[in-house]
Amino acid sequence: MNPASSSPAKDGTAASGTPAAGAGSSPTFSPLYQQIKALITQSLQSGEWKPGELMPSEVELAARFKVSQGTVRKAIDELAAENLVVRRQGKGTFVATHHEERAHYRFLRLMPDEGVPHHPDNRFIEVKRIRAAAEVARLLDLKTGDAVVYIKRLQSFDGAPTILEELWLPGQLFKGLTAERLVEYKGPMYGLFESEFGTRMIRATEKIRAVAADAGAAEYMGVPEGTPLLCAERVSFTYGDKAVELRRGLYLTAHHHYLSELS
Amino acid sequence: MNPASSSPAKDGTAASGTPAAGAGSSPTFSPLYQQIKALITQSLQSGEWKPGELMPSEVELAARFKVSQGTVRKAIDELAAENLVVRRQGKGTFVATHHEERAHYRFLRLMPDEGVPHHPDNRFIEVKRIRAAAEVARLLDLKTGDAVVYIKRLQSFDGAPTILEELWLPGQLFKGLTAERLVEYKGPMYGLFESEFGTRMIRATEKIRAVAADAGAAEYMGVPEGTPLLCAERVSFTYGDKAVELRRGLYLTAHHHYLSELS
DNA sequence: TAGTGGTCTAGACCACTAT
DNA sequence: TAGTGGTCTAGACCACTAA
Repeated sequence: MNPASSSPAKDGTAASGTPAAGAGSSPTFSPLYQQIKALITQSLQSGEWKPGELMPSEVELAARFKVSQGTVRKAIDELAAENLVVRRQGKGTFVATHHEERAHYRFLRLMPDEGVPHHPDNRFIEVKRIRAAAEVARLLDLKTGDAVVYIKRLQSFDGAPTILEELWLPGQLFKGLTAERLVEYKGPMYGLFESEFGTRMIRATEKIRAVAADAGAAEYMGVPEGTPLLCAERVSFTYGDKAVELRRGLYLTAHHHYLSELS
Repeated sequence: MNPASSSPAKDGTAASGTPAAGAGSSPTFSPLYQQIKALITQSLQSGEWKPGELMPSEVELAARFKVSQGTVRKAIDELAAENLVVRRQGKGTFVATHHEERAHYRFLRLMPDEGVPHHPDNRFIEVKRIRAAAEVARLLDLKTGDAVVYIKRLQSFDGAPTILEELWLPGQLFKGLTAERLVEYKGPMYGLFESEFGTRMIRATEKIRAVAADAGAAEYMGVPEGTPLLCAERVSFTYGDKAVELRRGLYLTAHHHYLSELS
């Protein structure tokens, strides 16, 4: 069956195994709800519905794609499980956004040993455009020498320097990003990236190590050289598993810890 | 509606809000499929179906609980998402077990920087029964002074000491656990715990810090005192979110890293 | 009151596995 | 061929939200 371009079978015949030719997608063979999920994801990616906005109702989407509401529901179920959309009973389904208290801590795993997390003081040490070194290019799926935005910042909690991190972003996607924009902007960086540059982070992987503070880090953090620090190297992805951020954070874990849930 | 003890409404009336009185459970108000999920979980916990075994089919369970197959399916969907059961098309649904290649690395986040993970050499340094200190008792939900099994072991990869860890287990649950049993047993410890002591770990949380190797750790790991090590403090839970293991691991991250997926 | 997501049912067919 | 989980449909009613 071909959602959005022909009628479904009338006898309840399942559609798995038939290609999706709608919306210009290349033929794929997968369950109908997966095809619908892909079509919805395309609309999210293309900005048909913007972060924070209300999406069409399940009934509307079912009519649009010419499938049953149950099929749309299963597609949206998976998108909700992946945090791409948020369902609200009685209201509708909304495109997920980083502009929510709830979302602020999704990518921040460093927690205070006691008390609740709170926003840190933020000091930008350096913001500049450079050419990608081989390693950076490899992780961001760029070519060596491509333009990247480099950011270095120090975050403090209750006046105590705790997070020293460096970021590399594809220059192509973040053309107008300057130190001023970063300083002006209140709220999480991912909110800025989403609103001002149309790039939403939806997933990330981190490799974590214990390292000794070098002279530079030690000075910024206010600790002796050689102090053990937690080093987290993050690669963040947007729609389509496209890498769009490299981040290397050094965490002082004297009064904080990195929380990992294993399940 | 009361699954397993009365007939469902015949007109498709939803059952949410009515108590589950079956199987002696205290009255709860939740969707039918959540009640069914709770009943199935009870059967898993009580050992009606053992790890690795085939569970009754969805049709059978639907008949047993007097609900539709779709309702049982939704309950099992969630159990599968939580890794309590494993679905295999054409075969049936199986109780999850630690005796699977697939499950070995679910709780092992330390990965080699290059290559694929492989089983480490295992050296048990100490196995003894002690009384729980206040901190251990608190985390394991015991009383200070309660009996606990204490295990200290060193794991090496390719001859290089990499993981030095200590475990504390409730003495009540692990009565026959001795150094001999641990050394004899081939395979992951969680397999031993599951098969020999009837305790399955289903979830865990880890707090991670960077610490400096003390004299003892340095000697075991073959590194200078003060070397930065990753410290992971794990609390593992079995059915009903009951804490049943405390583990404190020191990881040498020279050629390994801790992998964390953020989503 | 109307519209939304959430639950539940019943029945059909598909894909896979084992006999 | 029979049995299992996987997909899809259609329709009903519930719980929640907002006008």
